[in-house]
Amino acid sequence: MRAEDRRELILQAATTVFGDHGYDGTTTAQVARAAGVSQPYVVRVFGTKEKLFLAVLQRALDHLLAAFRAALTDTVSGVPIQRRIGLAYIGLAADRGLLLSLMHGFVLGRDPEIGAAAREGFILVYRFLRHEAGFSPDESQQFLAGGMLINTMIGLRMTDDFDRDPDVHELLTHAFPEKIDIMLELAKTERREAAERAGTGA
Amino acid sequence: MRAEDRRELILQAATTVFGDHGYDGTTTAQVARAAGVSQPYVVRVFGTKEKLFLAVLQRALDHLLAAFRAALTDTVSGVPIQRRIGLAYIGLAADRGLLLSLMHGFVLGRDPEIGAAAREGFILVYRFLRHEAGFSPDESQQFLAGGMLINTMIGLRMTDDFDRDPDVHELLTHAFPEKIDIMLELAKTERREAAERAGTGA
DNA sequence: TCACTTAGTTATCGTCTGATTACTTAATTC
DNA sequence: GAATTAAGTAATCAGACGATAACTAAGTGA
Repeated sequence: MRAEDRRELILQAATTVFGDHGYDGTTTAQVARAAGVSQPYVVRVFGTKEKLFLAVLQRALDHLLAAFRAALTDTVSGVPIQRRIGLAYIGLAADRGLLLSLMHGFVLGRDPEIGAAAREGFILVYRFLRHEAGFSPDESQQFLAGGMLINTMIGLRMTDDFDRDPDVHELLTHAFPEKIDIMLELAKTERREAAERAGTGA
Repeated sequence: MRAEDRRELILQAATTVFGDHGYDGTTTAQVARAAGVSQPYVVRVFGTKEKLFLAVLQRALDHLLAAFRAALTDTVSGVPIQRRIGLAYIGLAADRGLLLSLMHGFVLGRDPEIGAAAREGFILVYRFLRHEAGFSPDESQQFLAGGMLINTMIGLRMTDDFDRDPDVHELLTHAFPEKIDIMLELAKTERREAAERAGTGA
């Protein structure tokens, strides 16, 4: 396989593993296993574990902004821009670990390298909302706040309690703008995959 | 010193260290150094590093709910309850690492022990808002969303760029309800303390 | 004062982890 | 078809980390 394709494969695997366990909680061996390559190869392709995580963050940000710009350009639908971008954001959850890897980066702002990258990435998103999407400061703030709540809900695996706890049910239906069914479906397949992995002794 | 007092001292130190580096990024030796005790003693008092982190989360949640209930009881001021609790939340930022340790717990929802504790803690806060503070579902959702954005801003050390970037300036003034001056002051003293620690070679 | 508890420390160990080195195998080029 | 490059793997290492064990010093009560 071409090195470039293998690199993207490793990045995808790393995104889900980092999303689950965070930067420090993830080992390069876990990423390698998820990507189907040897541990030294992961290190060799990206240099260091830190550079691998920075590449994951960059990829996540690229995907995020691409999805937002696509939602901005897609003027055919009569849906207002705020909702279109909101739906685009939730659509990113289909790429498992993407939003959570970003979140892990956000809470490591103290780190010299990771913190700087995460900060710049966040500011870039804000600039998009304000200067490309035409959001007001208040709209931008509310959009980002809702996004952070969604990330937290995903991180907490709140969807697992959707049917078990009426308060969770209520909170989730208010947190996810009309896309709660998609989130529940994603969570279900994810749980099934996890069960399969556990079953095969991985 | 009494073991109970020493335990609280270690918990405070652990809160700031976990807040800075997360669960996996923190070593028991770092916590011990910050608390002024030996590394094995930290382990002996709490059993394991995981139990120490769970104790940090529990303490953070206790402080948070206590602050909220105090804001609820304090009916003398003519300030509406939403704002009172909002200000109480920002006041928690004075306890360095408290909100960030919670945030680190939130994004580790996959972990069997930590995830369960973080999930239950979050639900407890939602229940308080809905059934004690009398918030509507929408008010609760918006409050939590704003809280998660604030946590993210703190995690990203966004306040460092307050004077350097007009977009950051705008974002922060909209994210922090009128308490931005306090946040900037906290960030400044924190940077000074960090510089002192670096200066003494710690 | 002697036995006992409380509050710690020093020394050490086994395991895990990121990284390095050296080797292999399959294309591709000349 | 020999030489070179690309795409990997197996073996291994040095450092760090959580945890354990063994020891010590300072109260404290009978």
